[in-house]
Amino acid sequence: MADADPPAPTEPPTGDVPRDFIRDIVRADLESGRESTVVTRFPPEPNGYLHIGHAKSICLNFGVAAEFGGRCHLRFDDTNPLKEEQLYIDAIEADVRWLGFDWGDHLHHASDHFDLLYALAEYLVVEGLAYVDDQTAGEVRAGRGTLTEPGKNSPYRSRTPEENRDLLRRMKAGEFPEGARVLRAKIDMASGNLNLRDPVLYRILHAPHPRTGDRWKIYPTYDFAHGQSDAIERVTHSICTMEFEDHRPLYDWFIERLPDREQIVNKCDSPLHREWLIEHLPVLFPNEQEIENHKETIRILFQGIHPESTKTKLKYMLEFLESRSPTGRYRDKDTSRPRQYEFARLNLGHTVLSKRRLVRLVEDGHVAGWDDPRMPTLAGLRRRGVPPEGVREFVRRIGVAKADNLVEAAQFDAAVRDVLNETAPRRMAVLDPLKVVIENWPEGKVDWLSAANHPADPDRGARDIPFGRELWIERADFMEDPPKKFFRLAPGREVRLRFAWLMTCTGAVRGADGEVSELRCVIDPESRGGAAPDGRKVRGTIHWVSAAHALDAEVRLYDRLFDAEIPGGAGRDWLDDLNPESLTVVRNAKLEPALAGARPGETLQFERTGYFAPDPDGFSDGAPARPVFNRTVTLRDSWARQQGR
RNA sequence: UGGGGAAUAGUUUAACGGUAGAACAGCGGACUCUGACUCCGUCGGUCCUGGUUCGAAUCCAGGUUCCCCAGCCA
Repeated sequence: MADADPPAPTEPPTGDVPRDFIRDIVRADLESGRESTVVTRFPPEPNGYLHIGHAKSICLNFGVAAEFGGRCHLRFDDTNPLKEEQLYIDAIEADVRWLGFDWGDHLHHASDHFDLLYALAEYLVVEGLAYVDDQTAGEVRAGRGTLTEPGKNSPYRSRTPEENRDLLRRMKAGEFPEGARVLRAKIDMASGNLNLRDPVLYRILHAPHPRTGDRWKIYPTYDFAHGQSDAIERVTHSICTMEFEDHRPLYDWFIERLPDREQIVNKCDSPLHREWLIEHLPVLFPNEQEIENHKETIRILFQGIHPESTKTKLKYMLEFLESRSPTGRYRDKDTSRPRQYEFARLNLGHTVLSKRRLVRLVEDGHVAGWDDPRMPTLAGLRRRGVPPEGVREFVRRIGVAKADNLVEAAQFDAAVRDVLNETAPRRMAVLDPLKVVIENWPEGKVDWLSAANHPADPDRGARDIPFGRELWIERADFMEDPPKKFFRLAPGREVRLRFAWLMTCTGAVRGADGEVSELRCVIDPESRGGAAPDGRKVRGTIHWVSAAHALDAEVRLYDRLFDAEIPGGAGRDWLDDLNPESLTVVRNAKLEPALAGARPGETLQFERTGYFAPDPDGFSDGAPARPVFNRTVTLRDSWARQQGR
């Protein structure tokens, strides 16, 4: 992947604060006092690259936190080592930063909580709320029933807490092969909600984890880890997409069973609970140095204590631990608990956003990689020249709701254009060059003209551009036999050369192939700068590049990746909807000299053509080679639209 | 035939019992040293049927359509 280092983070979102049902909920919670602060999290699984759909979630989670003075965590949901890689962790962090968000000290991983998660799993076992199931995956599936028929209880469902604890510990120790056993929550095999039919909490996976290595032989599932991680991190509003809506009862089920301090103290007369607590002290007390320092205290507290004094001592111990272990402490009954809210994920026209399909595009070589500028990945958009502000603006415009949606690609283009129109410096470049010879301009004479970098903002300065006898203009800006309303160049017609002179075409020279190969023109010497000396109106203004000074460049013109708004719609194969013309490479574009200084990370406007960004391919080891530019998005073109009708 | 969710202009959304509004797209025009930008105008909407109410997109009842769920994925 030819990726340049992403540019520095940009400013956090500004402008109008959006209004939507999520923000309404947060506002109400803050106003009612149910929450004193808002804590959200963006929880990607590091098994792929972030795309525009994730951007919606990122902007929502970080945006809400920022708007209400709270914080947002970046948490990797790394509970499945079979799919996850460090490579993705790094890329995701870079992409979130690029988008303009900062998680501060709150970079978390579900795997950071593995010890506590396991302790909580044992707690559920001790409570008789979870059991080890010896059934095969197929038997579990068969026992779950169907959408319309209830499931059947597992034959292992009524094992004793002692037996379950023993088996769970042996699972953890790696005594059993993968798939031999799972830990399941004991809920309701007849529930209409399939997620409540004794969901799996832990499965055996003898796979190394990017962060915990080979320390674990069992890994928690999403359903168990996610809500618990939210609780451990003190998340208040856990915002996710609609497909998790029927996981919410499960999310709540676990959280309601998280032991609080009072429950622990009240249960410590039970040998199993006391053992559980002692067993997991190191987890409650994660700093090993601290444990070492207080070894004697811990030993005395839990050695041969008289039953009557147990509660007092435990309470003391828990308070002590809590003061030292902000992430490992248990929830207090009266404090807030995380709640899950769901919004509709983004669907965008003329592209695909499913992980499965994006992988297919890359692996089958339909695109050049995850950062191919046609990809909807953040890496792809970045390489195409889309600024992070453009992505944020798009997300702001589409809003947040619960109804299924399909956003038109034009909506995205418009947001990007609006941002770039404000920010992009203007330059001139000719994509399809046609030679012009100015007959009344002396050979070898060069004049330098001042050209504003931004038409609406003089503060952004100007650069000088060279003018000579031979120029390149856009082939489409000349027609020998122009239609009505065509006010560009034609024999005998006058146009304005942007920032330069008024020029009249005196004739066209044909090449051997019969095509126009060169234009002969004259300029009005009194019109330097572009103003007509007699005030005559010249309707057409065209861009140009001095042939003697032009930089040769490759320009890659990108179009939508799929012809169909919904790839694979109406029963078609989605790959059949790929747009064969999604990339057009122009190899002989002519650039004005100032473009030699362009570097990846900035996006410029080629006047009258579109927005373009230097591609890393135009550089070798950071040094400019032959320039390569990617077209980010075209300018609106009402002339072309009119002609197309 | 189980459970959950959603229906407002072409698209995405707002309206929280009191004038259905915005953005994008479309169309027409003005302006213009980018046929860009900007500005002005314009087209166009509450899934259906009842009910409650002085008044319903909003509340109630019934219906219709679409989406999600049967991973030891997230």
